[in-house]
Amino acid sequence: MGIFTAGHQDASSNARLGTLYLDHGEVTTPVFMPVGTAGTVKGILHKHVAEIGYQIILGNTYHLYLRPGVEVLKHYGGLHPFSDWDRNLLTDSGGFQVFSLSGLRKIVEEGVHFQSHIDGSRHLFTPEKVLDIQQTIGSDISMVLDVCTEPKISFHAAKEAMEQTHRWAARSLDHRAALGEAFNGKLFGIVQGNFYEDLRAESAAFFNEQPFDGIAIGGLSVGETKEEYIHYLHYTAALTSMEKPRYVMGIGSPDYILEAVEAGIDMFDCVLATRMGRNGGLFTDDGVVQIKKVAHKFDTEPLDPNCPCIACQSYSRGYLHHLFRANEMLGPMLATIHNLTYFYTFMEEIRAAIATDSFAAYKRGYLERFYG
RNA sequence: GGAGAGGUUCCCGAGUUGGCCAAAGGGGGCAGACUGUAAAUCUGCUGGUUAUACCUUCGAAGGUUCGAAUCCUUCUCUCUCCA
Repeated sequence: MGIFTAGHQDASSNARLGTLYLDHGEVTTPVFMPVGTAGTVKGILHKHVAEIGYQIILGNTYHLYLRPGVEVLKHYGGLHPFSDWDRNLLTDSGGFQVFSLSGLRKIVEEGVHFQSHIDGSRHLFTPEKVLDIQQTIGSDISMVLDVCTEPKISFHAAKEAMEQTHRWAARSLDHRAALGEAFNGKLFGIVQGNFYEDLRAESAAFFNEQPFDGIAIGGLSVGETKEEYIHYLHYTAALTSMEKPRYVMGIGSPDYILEAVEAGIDMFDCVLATRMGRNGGLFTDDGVVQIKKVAHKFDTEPLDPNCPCIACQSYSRGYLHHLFRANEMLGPMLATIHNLTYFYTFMEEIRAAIATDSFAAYKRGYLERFYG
């Protein structure tokens, strides 16, 4: 069986349903994947992430390599048993750290020299080594090492980053071939090209031709405007093979997710839900509620009575407000549970809308409710 | 009763060779940000106004001085120690 079967195609947009077949179970798409960078979706038990319904989460090669390190991961038989997560795991390659830790790295043909953000020690990440680490982690979906760039760089610099990404992608495929049966899980390529249509087109064409199991669109949500995001998302998605699962990396807020789904994207991940939760931003259909605001001090109502999560079912807004004011760790924990529940429900609604060919109407209505 | 230390802007707390002090730094409060996680984080504001200036403010009153949170006098309150 292949990795992916496309399901119902929405009549009102490019949105589509689908199923991913991975080593730790099937995943219904479009899917939002919570991020668990360092081997933990921050502030919540993996058991509870599964209880909410999530079938797949992320881990990060760079962070897990530095801590706890491959020896530990090997010792425990990979991240699945180590972190008590028995569903699917997708690991980013460290490509995003090429962007986010740009001050601590140097790109050479062979790979990326990183200086650890923890202790300053130096490490070389090559396309091959990054795959090996992901194998040790036990990834169900490994990502190739790519060069993620910021907006407003020159065409020349963007082209160079893209070409580097392509050369590394080719080496990644070679490495997988060399490993043969020893390679477990799937491998995705990542389209780059910064904010230049020519480059995006060239990169999409390149990855369409390569035997990757899925194609990711990278280099978005790196500080560009929403208009740029929407433009390059749709532009790139339209040029990317529909045969394979398509994944936009680093997305997003509800409006960004709706755009991605509309463009026919099957997968996306984002720290926003968990990070905003930890910072007191709680998602509801009426928009983000800043629970720290004094307005909630005497609010006995639940955050969202329709939400099935424990934060909404057992506590008042006033209690959540108190937890955040008092800096109690239960606050961020409940907020994380809530936001992940919210995003899960949100994705269920999206899939239901696609199933009934009403995605466009759903999107319109949602944006009106959420952003008023 | 005696000896000593000290009262600073919402709180704690710098500042006492007088001007660069509306007064450091925390905290708290307010506002904003957060999008393949260097994030339970970060940024800005936080005496008043007819606002690139002026007014009020550093326990109280008075004094010295061109000028005082800073120096002098008296008063008052708090804390510690000795009786």
